[in-house]
Amino acid sequence: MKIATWNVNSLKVRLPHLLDWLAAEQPDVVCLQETKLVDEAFPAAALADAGYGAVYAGQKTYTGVAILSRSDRVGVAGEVQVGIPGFADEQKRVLAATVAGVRIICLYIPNGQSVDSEKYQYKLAWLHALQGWLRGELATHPRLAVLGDFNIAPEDRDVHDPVAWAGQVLCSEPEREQFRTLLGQGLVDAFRLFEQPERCFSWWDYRAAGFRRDLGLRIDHILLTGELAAACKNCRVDRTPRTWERPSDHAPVIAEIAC
DNA sequence: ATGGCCCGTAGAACGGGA
Repeated sequence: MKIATWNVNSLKVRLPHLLDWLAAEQPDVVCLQETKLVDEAFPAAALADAGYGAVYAGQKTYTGVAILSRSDRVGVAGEVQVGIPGFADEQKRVLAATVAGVRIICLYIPNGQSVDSEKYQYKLAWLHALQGWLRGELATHPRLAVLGDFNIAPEDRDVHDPVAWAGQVLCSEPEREQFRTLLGQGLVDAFRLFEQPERCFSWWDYRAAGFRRDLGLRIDHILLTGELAAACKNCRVDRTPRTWERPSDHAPVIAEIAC
């Protein structure tokens, strides 16, 4: 099973890129973030034509998540859950579904803006709620994958300039501690299961020619339970769509699991 | 050259992203 995550930064604008990329990579499951579309506007027909079923939870202008699955290989997503139970939130940042016996959790973790902002406090409260819910999900789903835009660079090696970013949002210690807590719950960072080149990032700022100069962060992740990690064959960032005209500022991350 | 963009909602700038 080939699973992937991609923050598309507007599915309306990026649909041609997504369709081209699906045709090239043929993933079985894709988690999308920042669709920025209400459900009525979701391009379900175009994706169905491409061979993908979809479940989605959208919000006007901001956020929005979706899980695509290749109908002919892994079938339809079931047991769909929107949001974190018990955590009231108008923003659409969480979508969970079961695909071919694997529990898929698609996350768009809040950005946090800056460490002295109210949005940062919301991010930390949100992460706390996530941990509590995941504890139960992990207890009932030994085959579980968490994919998404985490808006956290877990370690200095995930940052192009760790000194400049030290203590800043996306890199601050409380955020990194939350990431380590996820690992402590038994989840594994699929990317770090394998030897990787230095300076591997998944996001580059549109400003300052960030991509051309490779000034990036690795903030998009795939976390796997032990059972799935043991079957994971590879994990990589696909920089290709970031080179296309009018790209998302994020690149997809892909993992292959022998199941 | 230490700043540089992009998207949605607008129907001009502005909030938000990271």
